[in-house]
Amino acid sequence: MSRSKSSKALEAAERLCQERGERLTPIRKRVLELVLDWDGPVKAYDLLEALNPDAGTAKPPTVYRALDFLMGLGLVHKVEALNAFVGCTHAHDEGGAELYICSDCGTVEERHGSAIPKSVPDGFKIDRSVIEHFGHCGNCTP
Amino acid sequence: MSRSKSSKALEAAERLCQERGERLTPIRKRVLELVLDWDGPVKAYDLLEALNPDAGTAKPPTVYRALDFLMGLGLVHKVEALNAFVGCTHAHDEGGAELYICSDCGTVEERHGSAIPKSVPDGFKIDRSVIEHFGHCGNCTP
DNA sequence: ACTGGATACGTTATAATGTCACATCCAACC
DNA sequence: GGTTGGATGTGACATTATAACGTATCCAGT
Repeated sequence: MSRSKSSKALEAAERLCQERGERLTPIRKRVLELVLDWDGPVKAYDLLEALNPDAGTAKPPTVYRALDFLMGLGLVHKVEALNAFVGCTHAHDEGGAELYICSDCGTVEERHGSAIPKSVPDGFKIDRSVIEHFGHCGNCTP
Repeated sequence: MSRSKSSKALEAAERLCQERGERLTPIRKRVLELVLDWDGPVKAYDLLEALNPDAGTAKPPTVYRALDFLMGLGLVHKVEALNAFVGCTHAHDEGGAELYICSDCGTVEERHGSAIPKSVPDGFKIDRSVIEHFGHCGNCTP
């Protein structure tokens, strides 16, 4: 039988946490798994529901804390324009990703360090960039 | 006495509406004025307060409708990562702006069409891009 | 001037998203 | 065993945004 598409990324996450002395607790692992397996960007409250299949006890802080942790490790990115989250299979270190989000099928492609801005204002020092492209992927515009 | 720093942009907005057959109603004009004169990105509910100095009657839909209208004309941009809005003094047509937001003083610089992504996924057609750079402007990193 | 349609606005309620503060648990370490 | 620090549970609340529906206003055509 086929394994979950998140399993390899989960192993990478385990290793990353080991390196950093962080703990990939059951909740964090479960949230990462859900985000990775989700079809497209996932809302925090949808994760919350998914964590509570049967009158579970997870509350908003539960999921937001897990997401914060995972974002800190670069394992999850927030799509700011959607208030949603996507899993990252690269386990890259930092620097923020550039996202290509298909408005039809919801799939998200990720690129890194590709778009260096041409005309930064004089003296401006960039800490963090949010770059999100919305449109239609190759499959949806044949 | 000095005029509001928004006055020239307001005139431009009037002209733009004329061209398009749109109506820059008092509410829309007032919201635009507030956004333009605001010190940095402004939250919708702060605008709402500003519209209601004395037990006024404006409600959330009032300000969100005005903002939607102004964004449609490219006179206002939303800072997605902040859930806030900035005025645009360029009165450009479309295409989305690239924003440089100083985390210290809150000022926002705007550029257009500068960062063409290098590595668009194969077949991906971009409709809209959100590009927001956070950091420190020249005045705040001397 | 009258009227009809479209647009903008008022109003109420509620949905959706996110955070605070404090209690409790639990594992690691001494 | 006690202590400590991080992780989680829990309830309340804050913030951001929209739905739904009625009313007012503008303007074109008559």
